[in-house]
Amino acid sequence: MPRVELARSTGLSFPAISAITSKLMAEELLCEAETEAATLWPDDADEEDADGLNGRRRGRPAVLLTLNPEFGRIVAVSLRMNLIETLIADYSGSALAQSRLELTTRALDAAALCELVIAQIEAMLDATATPRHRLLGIGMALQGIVDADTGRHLWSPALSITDVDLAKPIREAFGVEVVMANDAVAVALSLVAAEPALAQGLTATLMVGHGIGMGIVVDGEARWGAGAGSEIGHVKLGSNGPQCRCGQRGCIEAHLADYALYRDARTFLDLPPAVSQQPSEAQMALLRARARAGDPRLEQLFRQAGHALAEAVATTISVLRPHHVILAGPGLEAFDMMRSAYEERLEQAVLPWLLKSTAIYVRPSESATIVDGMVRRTLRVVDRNHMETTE
Amino acid sequence: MPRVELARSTGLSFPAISAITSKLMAEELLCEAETEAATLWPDDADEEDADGLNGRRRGRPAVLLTLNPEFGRIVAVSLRMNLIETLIADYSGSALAQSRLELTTRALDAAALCELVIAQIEAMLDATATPRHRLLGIGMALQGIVDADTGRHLWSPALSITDVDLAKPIREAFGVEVVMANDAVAVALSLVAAEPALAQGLTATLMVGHGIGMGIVVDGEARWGAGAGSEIGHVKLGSNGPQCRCGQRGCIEAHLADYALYRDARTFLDLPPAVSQQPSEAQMALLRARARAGDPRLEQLFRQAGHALAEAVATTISVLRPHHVILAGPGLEAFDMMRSAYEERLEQAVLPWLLKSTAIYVRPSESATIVDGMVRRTLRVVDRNHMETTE
DNA sequence: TTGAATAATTTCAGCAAGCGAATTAAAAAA
DNA sequence: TTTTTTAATTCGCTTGCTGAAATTATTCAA
Repeated sequence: MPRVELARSTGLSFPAISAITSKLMAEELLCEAETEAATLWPDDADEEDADGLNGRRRGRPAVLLTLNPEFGRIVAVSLRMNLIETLIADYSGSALAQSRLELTTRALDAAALCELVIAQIEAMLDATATPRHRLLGIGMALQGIVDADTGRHLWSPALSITDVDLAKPIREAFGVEVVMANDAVAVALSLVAAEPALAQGLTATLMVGHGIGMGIVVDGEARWGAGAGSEIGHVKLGSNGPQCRCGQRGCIEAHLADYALYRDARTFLDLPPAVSQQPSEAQMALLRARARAGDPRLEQLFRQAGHALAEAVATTISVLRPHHVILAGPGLEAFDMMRSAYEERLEQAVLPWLLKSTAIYVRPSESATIVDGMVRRTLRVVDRNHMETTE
Repeated sequence: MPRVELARSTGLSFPAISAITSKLMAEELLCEAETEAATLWPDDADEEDADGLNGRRRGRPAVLLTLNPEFGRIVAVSLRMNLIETLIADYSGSALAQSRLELTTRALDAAALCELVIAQIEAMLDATATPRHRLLGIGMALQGIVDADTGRHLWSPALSITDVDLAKPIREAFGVEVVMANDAVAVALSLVAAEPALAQGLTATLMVGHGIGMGIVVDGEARWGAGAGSEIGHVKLGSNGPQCRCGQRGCIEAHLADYALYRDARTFLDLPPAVSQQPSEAQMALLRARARAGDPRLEQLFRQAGHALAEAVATTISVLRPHHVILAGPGLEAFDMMRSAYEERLEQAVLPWLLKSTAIYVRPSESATIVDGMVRRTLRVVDRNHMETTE
């Protein structure tokens, strides 16, 4: 954050940093932070604070620079099964307001969906008194397949429509860039940003929840073939496994996603029906509670899920050879019940040399992680566009 | 190759190209090509040649530039099951000489192996009267797992040694850069270089032969997590499938690699035994001939192989979402017998939206493709190093 | 044969980004 | 108050470009 640190991390010289930062400050994109924390020194964290001087040292103190939160705002929308979550953040990425709208998403056609999303975005702008020209970009995280080259939405379990350009009507309504991404990609970006070590090399984030998604981040950036998303959830574990909502059979998702677990549990257990086959968070919590109470059939169900998770991780490691694998998403709440089956299967399913050279992290993440990651992604795209236009 | 074309493809201005090329020509790295073909015009291929002028047009003709073949030489070594193949190429990548050494590779320890490889390289240098200072780099393609970060060889079916740094002794013997890569990566680079369309986006090359390997090329460059290689051959197709030589069970390789097919065929057919379980090319040809002659058990075997191939492609597409998939390697000689089973299974195993957006090519490739690709890879590394040192 | 016409390359002057050295600024320590 | 230490800026210079114009090598047509 201080200029010295920027020079070190970018490898540029002081004069260069000085010139760049002063130009950006003239654009009101950057600003100097308050003098309070400003007197803390950059490399203070790892030294003892016992000098009683509150982290101060000799010499001119560094001036902290921050993104000017007032430079503009970003709206991120997460479109999931029966849920539209919206968040507005300032230019530094801090959330200003958010909303959740529950409805049966599969009942919507493309026009109705876009109308709803536009209304949600407008509500966010109104709630934070954001003038239109302060809106810099909109990010949409979608549960399903997105073609990153064209931005088109190809297929989603949450929607009955396929192969439509959802971004276009929204772009036209607000006149700003609309960034589309798979929701697992958004989660991946959020988690990678939280731990600097994960931003080095290739990090694969497996999101387990309503579906199974994967986001791939290379050196902190989400860039890839046809999108940073991977459809590992629809890799098959056998040619005649359980029915998946994609229409095919034996998908990893059909063994591991919460809708699959709930559906299978209902075949032998008395549980309330799920709305459009999508159990609520409360229903999944109930399922876990019953399993922990000691139902052997449920324990078996979670063991099978553990096997499916291990197969997913094994395939990821074998095909992608990532440096880091993150297991994330609400499905990990039940990881304790999957663990032994997962570990046992993983050993059998990956070459030991590969397993040894991959670090696996478990990070059960909240729902807000999606919109947080989407804000980051959108900010990056907006910044890139801004750079290109001012040059 | 002509300067005009360079300017167009790099986006740099003419003066810039002029300055750079003249500097490189002063270094004797580039040279102007012969006047014969030089008078052909760059964008002539797609216009009719009916003007009877042998492709000439008005205006000053472009001067073709080529890498100066005499600038230096590259040796590429391919280390496979029972075979060490060596090739020496000039700076433009044309092969000058090559050799094949057949021996039981699994009987060698690290020292003996390096000694052999060094002897092979020296033989190549002698055969082409290459002075030591003209040797710019050595590339080694290895069948097995290579850690691209460290260059260490981790595991190979062709060798009994594991986790050794094979590059170091060779680097010390010749004092030049030694580039290690998975052999499938080398094949991928060679095939991608042959078709410009494949150099755009993400191309996954599945090599089917002694083993199953995969090379991943992004925008023409082989860069990745822990190497551009993927161990998709060791993804499991079921928890209790046939024994694989990696020690685990049910690997795709154990259904599809030639050693697996030959081994399984020998359980019901009278075939000569294979040396260290590795059938020769002639033995595999015999197997294919018998199958084509109409043995129903062999037909069934190849149908199973087709299923395994489909699973490999399905997994690749689902996890990687590549723009292009290439099926390559000697195993594809039998693709006609696998085709119907392959196509049928592929439809079931990949989401149709993904399958539709992926182009699949079949390119049965020769053995020399490995060393050719390895020469390219090594040249690229050598050039990068050269750039850094002269700047 | 000779002079357009055409296209590739080079020359030239100028600009912009970045660097090293020296300078100025702000704070703690002596 | 002076010295020390570190942050940030200013200054002059190099480098790598670019655009405009000049130069060169050809073909085409008179």
